[in-house]
Amino acid sequence: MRPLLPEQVADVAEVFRLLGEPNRLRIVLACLETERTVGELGETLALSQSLTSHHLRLLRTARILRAVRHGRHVAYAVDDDHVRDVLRNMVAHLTEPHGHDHDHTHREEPEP
Amino acid sequence: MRPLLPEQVADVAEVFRLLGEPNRLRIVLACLETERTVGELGETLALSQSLTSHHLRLLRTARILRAVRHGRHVAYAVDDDHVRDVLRNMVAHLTEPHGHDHDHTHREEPEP
DNA sequence: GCAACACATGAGCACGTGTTCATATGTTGA
DNA sequence: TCAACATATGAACACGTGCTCATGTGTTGC
Repeated sequence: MRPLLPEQVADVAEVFRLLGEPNRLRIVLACLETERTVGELGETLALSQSLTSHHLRLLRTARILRAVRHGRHVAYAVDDDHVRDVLRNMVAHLTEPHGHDHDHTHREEPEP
Repeated sequence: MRPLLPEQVADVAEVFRLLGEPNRLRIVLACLETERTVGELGETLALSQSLTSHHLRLLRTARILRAVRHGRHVAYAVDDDHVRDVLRNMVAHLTEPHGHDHDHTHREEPEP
């Protein structure tokens, strides 16, 4: 594997840093599949309006989330395909049965 | 995709937090394919012996790296398959010739 | 034994960051 | 226009964290 350039490492670290805060991670996870309103996020995750907005600002600035206005509301959704893939990958690992299973060559839907 | 348990979210956030520090990320990346001794890491990454060891301690405690003694040296390598996969995934994305254009200026239709 | 080496650990400090409170900006309906 | 709503932003503070310096622990060779 080719070594990464210093700037690439810094970018990756920045994304990880933002995802490394539990509330921020919960926000991003909530915005992974569908877009969510600020108020929606605050209520669902039990965060103050101000705190929610502050975190969203960081995630938006880092191009992890995108913001779209719908009337008075502003909806956020994951906008970075890398981040989406990384998170899906991580979630897939977590929801898989335990044990050191190196086989990740198949994509299947879980049982109903 | 079913929602994660709070403890799972906390665990993921903790891993991201540790990978979110540039020097720590560089250490993990250096230990991704093959194991590296402490001195090796410090010299390669231009980190003091103490700082290298401090970071390694955090990564070892979080089960991201494993430590093996070889005589006087202690070698570290990535021990967590999830982390390895996430990092390989991230690196793969970065090294791909993606022409991802972040056009953030599209408008939205008003509500009825 | 005891040096020399390789690494680990504790204390302390400067800096960053998550949170709250207050206030500002923007949007809709009457 | 005004009021109510939804979100954004700034200031301030408490806490966490990355780093250095000093010292401790463990291993090999003489």
